[in-house]
Amino acid sequence: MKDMVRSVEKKGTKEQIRDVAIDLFSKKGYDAVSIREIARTVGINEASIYNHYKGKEDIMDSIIESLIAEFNPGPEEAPVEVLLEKYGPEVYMNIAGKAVTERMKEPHIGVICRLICIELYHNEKIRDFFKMTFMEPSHRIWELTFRKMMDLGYIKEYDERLLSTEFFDYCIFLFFDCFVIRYDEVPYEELIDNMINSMSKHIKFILDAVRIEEDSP
Amino acid sequence: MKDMVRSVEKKGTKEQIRDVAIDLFSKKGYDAVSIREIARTVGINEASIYNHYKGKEDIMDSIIESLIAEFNPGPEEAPVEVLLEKYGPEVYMNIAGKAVTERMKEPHIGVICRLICIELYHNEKIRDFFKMTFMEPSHRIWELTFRKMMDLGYIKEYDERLLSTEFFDYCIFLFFDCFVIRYDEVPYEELIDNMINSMSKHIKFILDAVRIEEDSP
DNA sequence: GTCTATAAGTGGATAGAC
DNA sequence: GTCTATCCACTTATAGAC
Repeated sequence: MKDMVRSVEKKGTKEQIRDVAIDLFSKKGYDAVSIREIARTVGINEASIYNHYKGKEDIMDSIIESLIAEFNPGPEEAPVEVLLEKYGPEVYMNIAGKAVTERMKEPHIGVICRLICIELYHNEKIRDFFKMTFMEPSHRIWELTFRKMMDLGYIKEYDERLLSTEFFDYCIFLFFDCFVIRYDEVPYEELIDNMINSMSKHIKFILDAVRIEEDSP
Repeated sequence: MKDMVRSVEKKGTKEQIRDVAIDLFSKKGYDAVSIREIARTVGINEASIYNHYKGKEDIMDSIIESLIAEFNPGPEEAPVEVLLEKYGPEVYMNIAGKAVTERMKEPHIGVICRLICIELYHNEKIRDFFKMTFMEPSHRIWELTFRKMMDLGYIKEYDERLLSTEFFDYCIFLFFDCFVIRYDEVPYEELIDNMINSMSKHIKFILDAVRIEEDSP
């Protein structure tokens, strides 16, 4: 009970260390941040870090764990067909896209996305997370969604894997474009708004490409 | 003349240092490589590095300079319309795509591409190079090309900037996918072959989307 | 140009007092 | 749990002999 109270009224030291580490890692990269800098930013002695974590790598591992928990899709089964029939393909895809991008507007999620992007190349655990927990399931969901669109007669017959690739992989480009290429160009919120905008155009392009022309037969 | 002979029969120490640095940086990232490691790999004393470069950052700057020279498009004006009329849009785009990807098969170019990808986020000069010398001109070229395709009646009327974005930005995804996400998954040559394959499918998808149906009017 | 030697600093990590 | 003090490996970089 004492623990519960403390965790509400004041973040525990362990969580503070983790959050500061996320922030610093996302700004300068894992290699460029020292245990000393983390401790100084939290406001504790560097030796105290070792009461909570085995070392620097252990902090990163803990971040990755919290990251998996954060991005794990809830047990909610999305009623794809119901929403598809209610809104039609274009509105549906925009809603689905915004469900993800709007979350990125939370600064807390933003720094995590940045961290994923910049550590992707030299942290195998993050790479595995990105591939297995993010890209793979997303592709599966979009394959099912495009399959459904075909079954409902909204779009022409195609290989659903091709459509999923064409649609979603471009979204991954937007993700990199935002968090790697343009990250420091403009204020963060503007960056995400640009991303949402680009995604809308992309959705329109894809659907125009595969829509069944209703005036031809 | 003595210099010329030496540069042919044996690479100078300065060039050796730069090449070893490219290799190590591309494997472990700039931060994780020390002057000592570079010197050891070249086979000279670490102090000798300072006879050729002011320091570690100077080596990186020299790499970026050679990189700009390497990727700078030659003065050759590509006769877009001639080739377009000769081969048609699909073959033309595949040839243009392969002109780039085949170069990446040279290991020398491969490590440079890897280096660009992994230092993009925390080296401003590389980021500027990527944006100004690579992405920007490529978009311009593809805008002109798609404009030409419309003028020649190959594809429907669209905004050429939209087409360039849809086509080329997806290629940038393939670039990141190759050099960041999957880099260590399979042998390098296989990686590039996958990339060429994916690009072919993408070209076909884009052209199917915008092609003028010749049987309708 | 290359080496030895060394400076001057930063890194992660631990022992032990409070 | 937090602190002081300390260890030691490793970093960039320079001075000066050959």
